[in-house]
Amino acid sequence: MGRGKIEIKKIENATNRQVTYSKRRAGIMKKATELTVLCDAQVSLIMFSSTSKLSEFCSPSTDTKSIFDRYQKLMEVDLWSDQYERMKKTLSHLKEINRNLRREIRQRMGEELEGLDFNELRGLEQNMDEALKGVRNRKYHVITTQTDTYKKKVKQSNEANITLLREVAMEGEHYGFVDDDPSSYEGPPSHMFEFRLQPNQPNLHGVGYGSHDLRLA
Amino acid sequence: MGRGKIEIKKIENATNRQVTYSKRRAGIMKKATELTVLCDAQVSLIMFSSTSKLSEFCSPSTDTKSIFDRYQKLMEVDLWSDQYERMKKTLSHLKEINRNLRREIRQRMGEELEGLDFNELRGLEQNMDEALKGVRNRKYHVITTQTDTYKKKVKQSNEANITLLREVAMEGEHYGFVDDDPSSYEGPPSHMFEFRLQPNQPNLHGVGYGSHDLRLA
DNA sequence: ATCTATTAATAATC
DNA sequence: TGATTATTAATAGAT
Repeated sequence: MGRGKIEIKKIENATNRQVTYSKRRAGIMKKATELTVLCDAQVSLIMFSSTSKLSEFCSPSTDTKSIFDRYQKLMEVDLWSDQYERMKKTLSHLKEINRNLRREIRQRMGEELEGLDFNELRGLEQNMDEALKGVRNRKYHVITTQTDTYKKKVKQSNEANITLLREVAMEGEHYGFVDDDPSSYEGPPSHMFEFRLQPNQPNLHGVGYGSHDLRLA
Repeated sequence: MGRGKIEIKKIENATNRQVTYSKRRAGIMKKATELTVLCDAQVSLIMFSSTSKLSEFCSPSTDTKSIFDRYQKLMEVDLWSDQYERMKKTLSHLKEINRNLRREIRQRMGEELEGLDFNELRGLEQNMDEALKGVRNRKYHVITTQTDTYKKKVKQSNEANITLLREVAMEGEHYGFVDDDPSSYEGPPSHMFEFRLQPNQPNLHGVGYGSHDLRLA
């Protein structure tokens, strides 16, 4: 709105900039006054020129400090409600993840399979099959290791016993009593190899299986 | 700038007011942005609608709080320099009064009469003449009063002496000594009536004489 | 500062 | 609200 249109970018000529600043400052102050009067609003307008000169406008019914205080109080409330909103969002997101994880677990326990199509079911089956093999291998490994360890321990124990019995026999030559049946120590009772293999409620929440197509997050 | 010109006064229709508020708020914000960009200024604009809804604009290079802090610091400085200016003004005013009072005193002591015209001199003469009469009357009054008081005191003193001498005389009848010349108490030495009447430097600053035409304040 | 040719804002209207 | 447009208001450039 002038003899020519101007681009809205910094006026490089300092004099020109100062002149425009003065004119437009007056303009914006007039606008602020009109807004105040026409719309019964309260306005605070603080301006620093590029040379750091201060100008201000404030609606006559109040003062700059009051407006700013009011502003700050509201902003504080906004900050809190923002934080609250963000927290609510995070919460519902976590609940969603939780739901998905529980569903996956139930599915891996053979329940709630209604929502899965053929491909998903086949994928799950394959995944569980692989997993089962892994579990069996691990079980075998553990049994083997544990058996070896046990055998070693039994051997050590027997040797210790034999040594002990010899010592006792030698002592017995002085005190007149002997126990010469070391074979009564034969090994552990067979129930020590009974592992519990029934399915139970695993505590696996948050542990990923890399399962196909369940998109948990 | 619209289909018709409008008066700048509160829009009574609430809906209309709200609509105008929205439009003009957008307008003033645009103006603020342009001022910021064109003139490299820093602007803070806070608006509360008549329904207490908050809107704000702030130049992107800063924030509302910074602008307000800067504003407050400057205002504080302004307050101080205002106070300083007021104090300086008061000070020079008091100095001026002081100068005038000193001149009046000197004039009443017969010095620095060069600046006075015939009428002023006649006025001063009359005033001083009246004042002198007043002073003389007062002096006379004080002398009289003081003399009366003194006479009373002397009288009382003599009476007290007489009483005392009688008592002493009575005691003397027992102890064998007497002083029977009370007339040696005659009164005060004459220099007690000598008042200093020479002019000296009176401490009269700030005391008005109601003198004509010197306009001291 | 003041003046105007222009552009920009917006009041009324839908 | 959102878009349109006839008007008024703001102002860029010149003096």
